Amino acid sequence: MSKDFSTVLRTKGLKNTPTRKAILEVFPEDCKPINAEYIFDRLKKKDINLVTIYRNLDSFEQAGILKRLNLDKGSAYYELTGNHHHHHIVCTNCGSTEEFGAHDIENAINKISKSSLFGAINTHSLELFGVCKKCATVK
Amino acid sequence: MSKDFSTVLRTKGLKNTPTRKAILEVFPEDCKPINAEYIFDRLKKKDINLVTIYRNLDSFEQAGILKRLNLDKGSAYYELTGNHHHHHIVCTNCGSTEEFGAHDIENAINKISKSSLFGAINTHSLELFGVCKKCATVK
DNA sequence: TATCTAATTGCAAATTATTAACATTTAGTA
DNA sequence: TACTAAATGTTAATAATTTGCAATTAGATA
Repeated sequence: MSKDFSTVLRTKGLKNTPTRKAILEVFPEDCKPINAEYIFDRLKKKDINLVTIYRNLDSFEQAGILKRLNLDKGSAYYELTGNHHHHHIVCTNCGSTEEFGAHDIENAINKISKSSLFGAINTHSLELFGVCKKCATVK
Repeated sequence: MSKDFSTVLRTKGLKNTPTRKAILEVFPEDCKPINAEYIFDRLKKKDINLVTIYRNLDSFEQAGILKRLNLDKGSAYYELTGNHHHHHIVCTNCGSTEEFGAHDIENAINKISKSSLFGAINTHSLELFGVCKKCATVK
């Protein structure tokens, strides 16, 4: 069920290196967002330079393979660009995330985009912050 | 028309220092978000330490005097916690911001909050990114 | 009003996340 | 197989923010 990253890379005009495939393979199927450090840890045995990871995260984002998120966690998180547009709820206690998507929010945002004085609205970011069930009960 | 920051500080249990008032006075009435560096520059003649500014921005946010924003600009931006809830549109070209508020977006977010599996949703952040009219025409 | 104490500030150094410069290596093409 | 642009490793730099600690001060209290 795992994605064919070689093809993805080729399609995007990016060279198909073992390092790149290794990085992309770290990304969870379920779109859970991860950061550079996490990838670095997971690939410790492969001895991949952290700088290379940063560089590739950037390339992948440019290419549209990854989406960069702003989860207020101090570092940038990325997720595989899935086929469904969604947002995240972040637990301010443990950092866990959950995704959600809602048509009425997207519609409302689109309406704003159209009526805005701005020349063009290209993207948006929306995150909810709260306390997840686990943290809420443990406390 | 300018706010009485001494009272605000006292109310929040924060000591009423000249430094603090100076910092708060830098914040524009129109809620335009600013960052630590901007405040530092504006207060150069008062010779206030940048660390002190960072510390106070943090205290002020804790106290609810300021709101911290995530505008994808490399540093944290803050605005006076106004009485009206709103969000920002950020120009990805020049960094200028414009605010907007929309009831249907808030309502949709509230609905999500209620139906979420999360224990509690406390806050949310929503930013739109695009190119402002000025940048759109100049280009 | 003088004194006291916790809160605040300044200063220097540390940390964290990220980027830059540059030499070396390698994937993909000719 | 050779070539070249792209990718990688290494080291060092940068930007934003935080920490530790000593000196100062606001505001409470005697």
